[in-house]
Amino acid sequence: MGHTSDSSFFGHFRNLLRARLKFDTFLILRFGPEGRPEAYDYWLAAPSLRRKYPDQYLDGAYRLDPFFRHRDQVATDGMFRLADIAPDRFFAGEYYLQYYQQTRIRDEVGFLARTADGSVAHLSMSRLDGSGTYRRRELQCLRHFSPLIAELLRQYVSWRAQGQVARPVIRAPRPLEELIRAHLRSTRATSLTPREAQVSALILQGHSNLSAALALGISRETAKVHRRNIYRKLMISSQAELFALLTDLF
Amino acid sequence: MGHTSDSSFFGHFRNLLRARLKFDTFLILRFGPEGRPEAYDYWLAAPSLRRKYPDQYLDGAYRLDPFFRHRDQVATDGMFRLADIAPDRFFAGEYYLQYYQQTRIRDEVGFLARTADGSVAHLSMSRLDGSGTYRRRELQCLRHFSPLIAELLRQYVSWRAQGQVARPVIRAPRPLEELIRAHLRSTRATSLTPREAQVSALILQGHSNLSAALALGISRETAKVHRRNIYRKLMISSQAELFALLTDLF
DNA sequence: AGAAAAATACCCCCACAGGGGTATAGGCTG
DNA sequence: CAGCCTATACCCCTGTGGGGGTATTTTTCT
Repeated sequence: MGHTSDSSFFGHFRNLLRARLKFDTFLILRFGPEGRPEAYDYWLAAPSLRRKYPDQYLDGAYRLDPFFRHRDQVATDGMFRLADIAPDRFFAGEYYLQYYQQTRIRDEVGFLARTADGSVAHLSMSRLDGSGTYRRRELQCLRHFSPLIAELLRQYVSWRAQGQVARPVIRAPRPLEELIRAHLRSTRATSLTPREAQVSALILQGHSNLSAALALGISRETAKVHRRNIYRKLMISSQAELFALLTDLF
Repeated sequence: MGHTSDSSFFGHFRNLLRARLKFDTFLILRFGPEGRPEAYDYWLAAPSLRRKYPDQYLDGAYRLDPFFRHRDQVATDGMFRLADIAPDRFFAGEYYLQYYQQTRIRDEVGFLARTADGSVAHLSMSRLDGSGTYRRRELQCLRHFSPLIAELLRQYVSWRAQGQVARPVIRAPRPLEELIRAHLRSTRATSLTPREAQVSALILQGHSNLSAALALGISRETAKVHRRNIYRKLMISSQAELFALLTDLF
């Protein structure tokens, strides 16, 4: 039962961890320099998840994924719980509602490990509604083995990446704010300023005004002004509507 | 282009109105005493809408539809704009996000007309994102012909209902609050009190605490207490999560 | 250089959600 | 009868969003 793209290593790795904690999804992917992640392996307990994973995720939803966002932090490597790396208003935001609530994912733990070629390996394990959140006990155990797991993940993804054909064109990944600007320019008659696009990106990721302000090094009031100007230009009045205008991207 | 279930009358009716105002969806259905509405005819400009209409709507989403909710008001008959009959927090609620935002419906006008047999005929016309909201001019025109349109609608639906085979079993429609109670009893170990289920139903429909309180004839503070107790019992903290627990119903 | 646009920062207001507490009245049940 | 549940109502607090201003600085473009 369950959907899987099984390789020998993948199966053993999964079983290794399954002995330590229960999970309903298990996927390994690579955040390369091209933007769009590559999914190497995945295992999903519920067939219903296939609507979102991996296709919709790879087609754009990854852009707002807290783990993807976390890939270029200074200290990338290690184990992270979704709630710890998600922006403060993440769970009230549209992205969460669309990709977690609808998939019934209730809790998620992920590993990130930077590989030699500069890309980031990602292992994601999440639990659905019925399974409840991870127990303190399970997380402690996982954290204990965290360096080992990260290393295994790194090695595996590095090995898989070698097997890839060399990509002829290395396309620079367009930052999210540019995508937003471009998309709104083409679909609406409006043009956001660069700063407004940045703020939009942060809003969509689930940052509050204060959190977005901190991220940009500006005052909370200024972030509010940007947000208000964005809404006024686009003739909307909520983050949800902003998300709706940009569903093509996510 | 466009999906349609065309009958002769339906097509002419639609053309009649299309001469007066632009719309992207056009559907006629009947809110009978059985709960689940019957869709008689529908025309959808965008094929993408078929994911939600008419199937998902008829399978349960109708339960939170403001027009369906409005069917048993004292003054049913007439023309209504969504924004006028929707609860105050409707556009911030989960239902709106799932069924309007995702279908890209931006504005909706509907007619309701009670038929001789006690059921309510419903004509819905909505506009998608690209078409903008209805213009004042269009609405004025429509309102001018409103009695005529309502009468046409009533006659047509009455006629269509006669053609139905007599339903052998008349099943009483279970009120929404009972469905909620039953569903939560079976899926969670929790049992809401009858009053809490009523409040839940109102919350899901998009009522604020104050609006729900008014609907129940209690104090705003009391509604707040019920809401807090509901969230605590179910271990959630937002209307969106409540909606997620009950997606089977909608 | 000078005008326009963008970014910054602050002020005010209000509505609402969410969470904490206490208290009273009525009804049902062991 | 005593205890419990339910419903009712009020108090307190915070954070957040959304909308209205004004003003200053910086950048950009003509």
